[in-house]
Amino acid sequence: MTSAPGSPGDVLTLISAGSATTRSDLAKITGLARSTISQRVDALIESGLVEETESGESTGGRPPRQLRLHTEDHAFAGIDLGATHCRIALMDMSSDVLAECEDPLLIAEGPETVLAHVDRRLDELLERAGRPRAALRAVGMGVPGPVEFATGRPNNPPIMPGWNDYPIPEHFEGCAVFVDNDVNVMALGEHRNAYPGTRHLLFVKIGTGIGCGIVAEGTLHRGAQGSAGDIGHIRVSGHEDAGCRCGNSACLEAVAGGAAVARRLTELGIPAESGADVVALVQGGNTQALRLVREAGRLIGEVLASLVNFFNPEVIVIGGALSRVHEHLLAGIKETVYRRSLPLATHHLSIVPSRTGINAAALGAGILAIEHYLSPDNINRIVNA
Amino acid sequence: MTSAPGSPGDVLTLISAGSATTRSDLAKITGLARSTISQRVDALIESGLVEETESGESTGGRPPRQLRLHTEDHAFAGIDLGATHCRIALMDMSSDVLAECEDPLLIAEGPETVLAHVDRRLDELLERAGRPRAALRAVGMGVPGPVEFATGRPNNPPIMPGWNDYPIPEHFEGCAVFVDNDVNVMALGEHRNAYPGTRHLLFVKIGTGIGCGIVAEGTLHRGAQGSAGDIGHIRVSGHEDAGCRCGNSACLEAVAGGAAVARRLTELGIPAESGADVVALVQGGNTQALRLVREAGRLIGEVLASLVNFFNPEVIVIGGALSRVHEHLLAGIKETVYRRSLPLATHHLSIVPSRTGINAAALGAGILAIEHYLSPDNINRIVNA
DNA sequence: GAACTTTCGCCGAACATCGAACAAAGGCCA
DNA sequence: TGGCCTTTGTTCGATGTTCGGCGAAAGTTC
Repeated sequence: MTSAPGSPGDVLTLISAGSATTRSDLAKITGLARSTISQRVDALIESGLVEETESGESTGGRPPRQLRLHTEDHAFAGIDLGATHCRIALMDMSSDVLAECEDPLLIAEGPETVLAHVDRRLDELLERAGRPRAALRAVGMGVPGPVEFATGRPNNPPIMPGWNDYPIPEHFEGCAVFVDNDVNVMALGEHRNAYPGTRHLLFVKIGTGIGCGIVAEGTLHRGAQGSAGDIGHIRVSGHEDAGCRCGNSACLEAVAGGAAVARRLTELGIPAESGADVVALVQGGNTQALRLVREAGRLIGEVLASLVNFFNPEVIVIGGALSRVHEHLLAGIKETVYRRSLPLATHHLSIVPSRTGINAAALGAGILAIEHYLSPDNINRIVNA
Repeated sequence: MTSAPGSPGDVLTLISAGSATTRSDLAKITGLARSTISQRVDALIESGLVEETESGESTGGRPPRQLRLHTEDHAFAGIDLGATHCRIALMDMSSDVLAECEDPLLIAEGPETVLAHVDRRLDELLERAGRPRAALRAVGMGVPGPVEFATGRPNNPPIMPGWNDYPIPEHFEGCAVFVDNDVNVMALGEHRNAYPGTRHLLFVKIGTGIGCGIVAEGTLHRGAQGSAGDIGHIRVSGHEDAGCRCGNSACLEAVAGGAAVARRLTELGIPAESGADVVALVQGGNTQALRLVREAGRLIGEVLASLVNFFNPEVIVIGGALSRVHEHLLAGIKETVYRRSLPLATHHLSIVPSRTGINAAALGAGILAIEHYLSPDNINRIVNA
């Protein structure tokens, strides 16, 4: 059972979403009496969740006192663990970034080493932001592999040796921890940051591998086993010769991922090892690299065309390392999607590059944590305590 | 804002779902005081929504009075309009079928003719069930084409001439009307009837065309334009020569739909016009037909393998005309899905024939109507009136 | 048939919400 | 400058809702 409508948690949600900034607004929106709203707001202020600011503009009578989240006593961390990097964003309740950092870090070194590093950086960030460790209320984390979201344990992740079934949340004491696949948190970050009004969105990450985060009805769709969005191993036609590390052939990732494009360039006598090299070549004007990236776009577009027919999203966001040359990638993708998908599904469909960029994962992970903390049920618990 | 927890609507939901059959159960589940529950139940009985039955079994003390939906004064209709048929199920609040009928009916005759026919049949069914027209509270309808669900208007349906943008709900006065794509209501019917505990389910209808209804988090996913699940025009590899009525080539429907299989049989010198002919041939033991159906299964399986990776459902249900020979179809589908999808996604995946059968659409349409009528908000409105 | 168990209605107490009245704080205008 | 209007915010008694204890009802167990 959820809480009653108009509970402190609901009131905070309205303030947090910016739907209401004054007691009067709240009364109008919720339909509750002004006196009741005042009582709710008092409780929220008492709990340190909301604060009053200077009076606002008068509309002919007494000017209303503005309300906003009291962000000073709280902190949240969004942690983006990649195969070879670690990014952390320390955020406040309004999803504003207080401090951030980025390091090279091999996830293959295992959970103890990696999480110890995270811990040190987290302390540094808290100090830079001038907040005590106790201010840290919740932590979100994105990792490059499948996760059982309910328990925060990686589920046979192929590129995270030593992490299988490791109980990540237990490492952080005294605060709620949410671990999810990196593409899911990127999708969440992009959605909340750039397309908050959109109901159905796909975030496609094109790097060494290819993955997809799914936002349906405004919330992440993780699927039955938490493996939804694993589109890198969908078969594309006409590439039966391309073997994939998963054991099958003709996987999207094996023909259009950053590593695959690099390999094909190398075969053409243009040395490239990774997606980053490919990006550098394209930016340097190499026509072969440009051609292959566009061709990769077409192959990705073929898969996305299927998904557009199936899922009918409003927006598809293209992110990941290769999206830094998104003009060429997007050209190939759009060309194929608009040719192969049904008109009804593509009529209002936007296919766009990520606006949130390199920080989408860390931000999304932080937002995952913040949204849990600000959920009406959790707020009601805090206020009643 | 939704209603408070433990409202009459919530109480009815628990009774309706079978989660609670006595006042004591309700008190335990909701956490409300027994006296409060009694008051709620009284209000529901007063409104004619709930009734008491004979006392139940004693567990050592006073036996509880059993509660159940008072189904006698209400009726709901589920209408399944196909290209060439019309099935109607008259149902009560418990989703039990009171009366049903089935006629050949060409949807191409246009909305006035078709809806007039529906009206006549509806009156007959109501009379057979001994309920007045006023007992009809809500109507659900599935139609063979895309629909804007919010308004109940068909959206450029290819095989429903004259229906484009026709305001179907206006035809039924005095009761709520919900119009949806036929595959969506079939998915709903199958889910509620056979897999109520499942969170993510796909219902694949294989008839002349191929479509898919999507149940995500227990509710229908319709997509941004209501065109989600239109998988019939997803491209399959290796069939570039197969032209499709949509203008593209190599569409799944153009190579694995009932009409396509029939055409290929005809080319082999075995005359067949429709999916029904194909079914008859297979049931008659024709090995060519059997081979082609299995091959069609493999092609469908190729597409489903992609969707399993993307959506990660718990159950895929195969329905539609061709599923009457489901052993052969399923063999082809499973073979491909289990080969091409990721182990994590297929580990707990079931691929099964429809258990609800020919009536899935009419039942699902009725359930669509009933669930709206029994939604807590609607019940609270009724009780407070 | 006495003791026990469970259900259920009744009723006063506790609690939450409401709305009226009033105070506060500004604008508007003579 | 001062009076009046508008809007905001608080206080407080009235109202309505929910709770929990008590006793009656209706069975089982011994």
